[in-house]
Amino acid sequence: MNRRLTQRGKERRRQLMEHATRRFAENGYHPTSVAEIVQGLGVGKGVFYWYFSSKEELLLEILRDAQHDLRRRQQQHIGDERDPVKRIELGIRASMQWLAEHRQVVTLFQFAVTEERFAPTLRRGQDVAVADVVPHVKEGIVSGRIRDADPEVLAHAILGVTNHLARAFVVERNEPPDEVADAAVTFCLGGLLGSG
Amino acid sequence: MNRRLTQRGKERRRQLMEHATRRFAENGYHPTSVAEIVQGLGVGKGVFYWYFSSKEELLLEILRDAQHDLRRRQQQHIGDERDPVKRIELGIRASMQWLAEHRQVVTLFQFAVTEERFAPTLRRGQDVAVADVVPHVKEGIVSGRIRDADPEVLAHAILGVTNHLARAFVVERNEPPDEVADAAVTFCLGGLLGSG
Amino acid sequence: MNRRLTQRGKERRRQLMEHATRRFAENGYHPTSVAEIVQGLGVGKGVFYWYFSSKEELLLEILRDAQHDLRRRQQQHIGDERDPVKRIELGIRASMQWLAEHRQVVTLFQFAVTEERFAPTLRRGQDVAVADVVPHVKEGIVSGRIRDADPEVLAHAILGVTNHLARAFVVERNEPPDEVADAAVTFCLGGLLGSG
Amino acid sequence: MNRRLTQRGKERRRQLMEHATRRFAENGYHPTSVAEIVQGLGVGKGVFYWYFSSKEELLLEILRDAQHDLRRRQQQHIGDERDPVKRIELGIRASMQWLAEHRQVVTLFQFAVTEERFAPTLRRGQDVAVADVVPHVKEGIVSGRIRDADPEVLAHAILGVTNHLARAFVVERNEPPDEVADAAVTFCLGGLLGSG
DNA sequence: GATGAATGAGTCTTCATTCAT
DNA sequence: CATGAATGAAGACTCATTCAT
Repeated sequence: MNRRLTQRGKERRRQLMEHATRRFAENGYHPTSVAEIVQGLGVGKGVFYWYFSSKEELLLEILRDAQHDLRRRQQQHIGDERDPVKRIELGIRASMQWLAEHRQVVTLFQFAVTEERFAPTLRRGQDVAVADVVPHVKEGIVSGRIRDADPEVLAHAILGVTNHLARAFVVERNEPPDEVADAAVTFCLGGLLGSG
Repeated sequence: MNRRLTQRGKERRRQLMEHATRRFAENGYHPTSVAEIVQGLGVGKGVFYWYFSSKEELLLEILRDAQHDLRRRQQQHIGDERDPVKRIELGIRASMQWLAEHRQVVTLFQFAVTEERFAPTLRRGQDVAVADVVPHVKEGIVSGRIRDADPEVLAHAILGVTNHLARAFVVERNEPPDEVADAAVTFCLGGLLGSG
Repeated sequence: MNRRLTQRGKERRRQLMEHATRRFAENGYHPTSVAEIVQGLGVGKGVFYWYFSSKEELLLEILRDAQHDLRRRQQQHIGDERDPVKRIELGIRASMQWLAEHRQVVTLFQFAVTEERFAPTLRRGQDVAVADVVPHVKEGIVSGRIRDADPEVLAHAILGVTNHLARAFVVERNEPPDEVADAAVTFCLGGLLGSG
Repeated sequence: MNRRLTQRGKERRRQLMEHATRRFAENGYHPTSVAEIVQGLGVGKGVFYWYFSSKEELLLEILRDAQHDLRRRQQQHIGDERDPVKRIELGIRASMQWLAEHRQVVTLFQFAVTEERFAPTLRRGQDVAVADVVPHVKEGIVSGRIRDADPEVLAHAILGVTNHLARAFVVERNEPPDEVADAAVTFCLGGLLGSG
């Protein structure tokens, strides 16, 4: 499936991924048929198989794309900030923003862990995400700003809080991502007891 | 599907739920066929539909059962502890323990949010879980022990950390639930900066 | 299936046939399951197979019973009437009355012709019905009261009118069987042009 | 199921309906499986569902088609005949002819009344048939040619005779439709006693 | 590039029937 | 006599995928 695509071809491909993402998120991956996807764009089934070798491949592509895009957004936001704690904060805020803009993807990530065929791809992405955070945590520990604990565990905890609050408040209740990000940052930095 | 079951009948039903839980978790809900489930028990297909009206109903039953059981465990562990912060801690530890003993369920919960037909049931359960934690948080805030913030957000953050660490370390890496629970408790109470 | 039945046994058997007749008529033979039939009487499936060797056998039994009963009714009504034309009239009236009292059976007869397994039984019954009418017709022809035509055809025409009007007006529109019988008799005797 | 079909598509659809009609009539609607239908044409199961949304829909389509076709034939035969009694006669002859050419349909009609899901469609068709005859009857009554009686009842009686004789003699005993039509016409016009 | 048509393995589900208790 | 449980063949229907045009 490495076709050299014309400009129009790239556009078609993008449309397919976008529409599939929406349908998969709303209706579930399995319950959404290829027929339904192409029908939504008003094209024939041949089109689908011109751009993707299978339905499975399509989801994998969507997942990889999304992970890549999210990561790029985080890096952009963090820029060249020096303070490791501040870097973590910026990362959380960037993530929340991106997740708010790509709500459907949250559901897709959620689903993907669930099935053997997609889990590895997702796991890989999460490992990268953790690996991105760990250095900041380590630096924070070295400089005494962050409590001394397993950096990987802390990184996972940060992801857990961010993703869960994103889902519960941004996706499900439509609250403003900025405020939810505030809460996530405060909790991650200070916990329940912290002085903020 | 409200049959009055004999002792043997109840046992069969339990077996079916147990085996289905395992298969759904390992293989995914959709990719696991009813045929596969009954074959695993060496019984005919009719047996399945004697006990459950549909595959969908089976999963719903599993989810409801699990949520109920997890909640009971939490309440038992918390007992009549007076200190609200301690109650939160006991709740986290009970959850981690239960999740460790029911690893497959973690995946099922994960999947269920993903599909419209199961999401409501799951959401309901999560609302209950949050509602269970909120009072402790409120009490902690009143007594000055817990930072003043939206109790519901804090409750969600706690769930996020606990579930994520359970999945990442207990389910995926098989680490001892006690230690993971320690980490979850510490993070929830003190965040990254807390003095522990 | 030739059991010697106790009084209670005969009663059970009758209940089963009656209830099945109703369900078959309302819902169709195939769409009505044995489970549904026994459930309607609040008994277990074993009961059914105690009294009937199969679902098919049950319908055959119902059909034979009904045909037999209808015929007996006709004979009773006709009694020892001398006039052949009057005998035909009495037969029509008796049939209409009986069909009104056994509406569901009309549908069952209708269905039974449709399926190879039941058609012979039904055909046999209809042949008997025709054979019952033919002598009256012949006698009427001999005596000059009835137009000279193939008696068998005339007998069938009579049945056709009677059954159709029964279905269209008595069963479907709930009109009084007496009046419908009047119409049937008039049409059969005088046709469209007859002077009545 | 409103596909725009190519020429080949229309042909396939027609083949399916034709073959299904035959099988339904010979074997019964329920006992005939979709698998059997497609096998008879040597095509895959998917083909069936490409053209019809369900087995039920197929039968409905067949019924509607047949009713429509029969009616067209009647109207063609009647043409612009002035005499109402003659119009009735032409209608009976056209029906008999059509029924002889579509014997299987007779059985399907018979079955369809039997099941709630098909009955309304059939009833509708029969109402149309009656409504087609009624005006002729009324006209005949006005002109004094036809006995004064409820036109609707008379129309039903005509249908009853025609259909029953068609079934009993044309379908079951393979007699020449012309002769059976003669008998039907004679009976309808003159009854048993009429002078013909 | 694109489409309508076709494939057929595989899915969930039903149901007549049997049988241990 | 009666029941709850079990059987498993069979049925309607779906859907990812392919391909001639």
